[in-house]
Amino acid sequence: MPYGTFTIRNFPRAIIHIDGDAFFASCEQARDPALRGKPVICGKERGIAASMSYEAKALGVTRAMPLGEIKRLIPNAIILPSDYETYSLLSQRFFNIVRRYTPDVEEYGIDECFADLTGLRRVYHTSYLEIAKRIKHELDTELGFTFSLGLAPTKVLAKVGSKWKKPSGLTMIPGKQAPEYLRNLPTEKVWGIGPQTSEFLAKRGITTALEFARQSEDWVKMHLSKPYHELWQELRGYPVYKVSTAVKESYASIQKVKTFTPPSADRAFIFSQLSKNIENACIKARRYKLASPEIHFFLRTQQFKDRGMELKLSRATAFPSDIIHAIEPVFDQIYRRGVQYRSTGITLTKLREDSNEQQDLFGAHVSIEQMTKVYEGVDQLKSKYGKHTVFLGSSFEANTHSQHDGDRGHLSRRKEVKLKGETARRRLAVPMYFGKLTD
DNA sequence: TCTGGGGTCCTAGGACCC
DNA sequence: TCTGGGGTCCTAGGACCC
Repeated sequence: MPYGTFTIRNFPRAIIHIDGDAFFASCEQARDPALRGKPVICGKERGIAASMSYEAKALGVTRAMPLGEIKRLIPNAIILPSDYETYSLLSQRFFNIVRRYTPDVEEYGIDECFADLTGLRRVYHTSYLEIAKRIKHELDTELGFTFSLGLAPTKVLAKVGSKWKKPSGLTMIPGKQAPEYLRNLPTEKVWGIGPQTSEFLAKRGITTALEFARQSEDWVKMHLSKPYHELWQELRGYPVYKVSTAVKESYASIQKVKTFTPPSADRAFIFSQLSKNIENACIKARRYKLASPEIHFFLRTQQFKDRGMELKLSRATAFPSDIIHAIEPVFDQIYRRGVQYRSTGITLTKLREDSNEQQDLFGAHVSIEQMTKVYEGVDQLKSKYGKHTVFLGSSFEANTHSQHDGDRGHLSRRKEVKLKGETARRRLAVPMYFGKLTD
């Protein structure tokens, strides 16, 4: 036994983790054959490399490298804004190919997934490794770019495997051979161990995943919290984390943050940015039939200093006007004249099902129904003509000053219809709230 | 890691109750 | 009135993920 007295209680599982190689850049190359074999970089909207093709990596481009530097380094580099709609589509094709083999697929981010192959050896009359090879082959050939796979008894080890050889790797890590793969793996490379925990471990002389896996269970339980005990078990080949097929159908919180370039000190502009974020957050909340009784908004300065406020609303809402009305009177407690801001953000928290049952006294009931009708209409228009069709007057600047934010195609077709929310808004009881400053 | 955007889970500590 | 034990719920903040 590699770890001493440890024994496997469950029958061994076969988990694969699959990772798209340079996913964004690969999607661009798959879509446009003219880009194949060339240094392609995505992230134009951010000013840094978010994803780069292996051709670009070979020429020295690293993650988060500023685009100016890249242009100097590689004059013929192809720099593109990230196009999430296209990537999401290819992402779904990716997951569906894996689902040909098992329904037990967990979508984990846009470019990776887990799948539980346990038991399929008999079904397909072949080894797990062979099944993994077939999946990889279908992905590579049908999507037109490569994937890296890890096959192991646990999710954490499968993650180690998929990272082991990139691009286009397939690494099987049987439980017994895990120590070989963990021996030289720094703790912070393990899924779930971040810089804080890694530093904590290093102070105690633990720098590799194998050293961590070889600590006693008592030691782990005494010094670390539950997630790390689970991780420790997974590294030793004992499965704790299940492959979860549950599709996201609800949210505990929804956040919208948007950076604008260049930064601005203009109060009206900043407020409109915040307003636009609020609208987008509410659109998402309404799509999931959720309402928020409490919000947090913040302004981020050029120095990355956040100042914000939490507001409890008198009732849960998914109407931007409610939230904007709550923020308006306190906005100047957060906004400072002359300060350069780079982004604004809103978080809707404590989201719950929008039941429409809890209502204020004094006739707010009627208003809510009216607002619900107004926004049903708004949502229909948006789905018919696009997200940017209808927006509040308070978001007007943010919509017209649309910056080079990588929106491709939407802007030219946009029909600018401003929502005349005033009459409906007046009849709506202004929500009461009380707030708390945050830093 | 000179910094985008969007999430989740866990824990400690306080409030409140019996 | 005071003290103590014990349970539940909520919240803030930390840490981590893609």
